[in-house]
Amino acid sequence: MPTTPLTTLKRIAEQLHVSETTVSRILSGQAARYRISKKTEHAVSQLARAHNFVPNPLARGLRLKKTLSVGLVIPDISNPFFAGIAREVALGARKRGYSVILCDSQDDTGLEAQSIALLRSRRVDGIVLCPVGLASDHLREFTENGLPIVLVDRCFSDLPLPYVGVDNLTGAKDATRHLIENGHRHISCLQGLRGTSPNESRLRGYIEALAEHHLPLDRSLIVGGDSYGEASGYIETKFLLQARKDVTALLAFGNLIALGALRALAEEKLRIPEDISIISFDNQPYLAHLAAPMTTVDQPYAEMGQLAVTLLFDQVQPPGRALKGGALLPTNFIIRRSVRKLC
Amino acid sequence: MPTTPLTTLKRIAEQLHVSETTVSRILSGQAARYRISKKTEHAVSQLARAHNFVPNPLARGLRLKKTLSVGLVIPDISNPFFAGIAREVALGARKRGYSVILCDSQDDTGLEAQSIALLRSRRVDGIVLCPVGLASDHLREFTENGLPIVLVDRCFSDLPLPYVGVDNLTGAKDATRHLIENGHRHISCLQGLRGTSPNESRLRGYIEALAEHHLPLDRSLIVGGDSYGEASGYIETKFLLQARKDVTALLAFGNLIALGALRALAEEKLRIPEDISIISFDNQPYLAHLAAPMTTVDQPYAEMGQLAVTLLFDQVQPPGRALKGGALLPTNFIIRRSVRKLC
DNA sequence: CTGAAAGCGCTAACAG
DNA sequence: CTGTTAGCGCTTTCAG
Repeated sequence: MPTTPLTTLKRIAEQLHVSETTVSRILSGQAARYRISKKTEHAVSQLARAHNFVPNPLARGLRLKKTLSVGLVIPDISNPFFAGIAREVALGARKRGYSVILCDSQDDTGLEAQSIALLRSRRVDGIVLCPVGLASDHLREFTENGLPIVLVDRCFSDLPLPYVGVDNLTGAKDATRHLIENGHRHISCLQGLRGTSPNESRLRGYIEALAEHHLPLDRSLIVGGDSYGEASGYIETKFLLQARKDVTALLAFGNLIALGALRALAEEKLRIPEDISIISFDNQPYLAHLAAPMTTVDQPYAEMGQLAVTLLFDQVQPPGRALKGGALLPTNFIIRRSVRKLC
Repeated sequence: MPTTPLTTLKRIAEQLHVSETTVSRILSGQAARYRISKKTEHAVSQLARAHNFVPNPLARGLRLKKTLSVGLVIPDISNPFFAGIAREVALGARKRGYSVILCDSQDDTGLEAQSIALLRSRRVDGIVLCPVGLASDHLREFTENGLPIVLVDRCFSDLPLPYVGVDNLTGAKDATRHLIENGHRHISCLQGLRGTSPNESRLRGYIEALAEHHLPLDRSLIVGGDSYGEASGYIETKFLLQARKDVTALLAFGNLIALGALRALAEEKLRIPEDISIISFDNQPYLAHLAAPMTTVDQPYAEMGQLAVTLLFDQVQPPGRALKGGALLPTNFIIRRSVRKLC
């Protein structure tokens, strides 16, 4: 691919002594519709190819009010869960001839709103949003006709936007049940970001599992809630271990939180599962190779990402009728060896 | 942030009975230079704010030939190493008011070339490229004046482009030396993608360390070379174990390769470090918590990403003189417990 | 079968 | 202190 210095329609038209219009028509596949002579058509497409012509997307976007680009807003691209989703969005978009503009919101609603405003001003044709999940006012606009959007991972009960997520409630219930059935009675939740839908659903799953088994709900075992990050898992575990010597099991609400918990447990010289059991939400490859291969609630993030692009493009370029709604995928409970049988 | 339906300069100008030019001047901070009356200025900026006006980047880009956007090309965003770099690039770009267009090249030179052509056609102001590293012909254009670019992780000896990477040779040498000093004589390299600069430098480091200790170089211990992926680490380890029962240590040329090796070793019921030792290039948080906390060569990927954006914007918006060149950051050898002392 | 003209929204040169 | 004009590159009437 030699470096051709980006030609324009006009230049091609001039060289061939035809009008820009004609060139435009040919190059956008409208030759037949306008019954352009084979001769002109051939000459034009040949020259275009020779010059490696690509229509200027800025000019095109300005005129068409379509940019062939979509936005992708992610709370933290370095979290492998989101990176996995991002990958699928990137591939799916390219497959359809779209570019993706990436925004990292750093789990900050302000930055998220700013990102969306930016994407809107850039005239993207749609947005895949993994929202921070704490506020949704800035998303109101999307409910109406407006800009196509798909929410991933976190959603809002009062906002009927297409959404792709997993069945967090069942996932957490499976995990908690497993712990209870193995004899655990003092199970602590290492929460993610309090107020976000996955966190609340997981919490509900946990609570329901306890209720099912007629176990008391001890609020002081529900800790954390500031973030899904590694630091949060670490700190909360440290405090928890100090305050509650009776805890026998942890349920981490995210892979980074589990990692933080691991670090804290190592510092305290606690062995898994002999001294304490742990289950993590969101499987990652390495979890199978830990000192104690970790039992986890697997989230199918590749499918989540793929489904998200599909739903988005169903709105962007409706094939027939756009299927709104979205989907709640099942989680997959993977039992490894991080839980000790107590009874 | 209420949904204002995206105004234009013209509309503001009409409402205030002034020219578009005046509005443009005021809104681009040139009021003083053109000595625009406080009254007009105030009225305009007020109305603009009320309408939440943002200049249309497409129109702006078309006119100015600047888009306030940069491209980011990554071989695999789901590899935590690259995700870490991507994060810093995204943050650094936003900080400077730039958007980033993300392309995943899937470790395919063809897709990489395509991505670059796309970015060029989209008139990005610069590119951060983590090249596949096998071919560089499509990068020739960047050597001249052209589009600002920074290479990250992999580079080309015959292409003098600004580059940010680590000292792979020393890193691999440290690791190999460590193995040798612990009595290992049959050390296998699980290569990454053969022909890419990090792979070749690491290989050289390995070879030099052997030479230093007057150990013979056994080519059949150098396996893999198809990819930096998990699958490659798995397959190659499987084959290796079959062919060479005398191997006592592995040097994995990437975090995903190490993960694959781990999977293979687990299947073969080999314990680390009792049965086999392993060191991985590219530290990741979880490596500290494996059954055998893994000794690794740490790459400062956050700094790499930050440095890359810095170098890029030094070219995009030169502060004084753009410092070309780039940087080779040192690696950090972290000794954990995946290597057994044999002597 | 082809083209001229207008306009998407913005800015810069040239004029006052 | 302000405005007119032209044009970035493209598509789309409207008019042959």
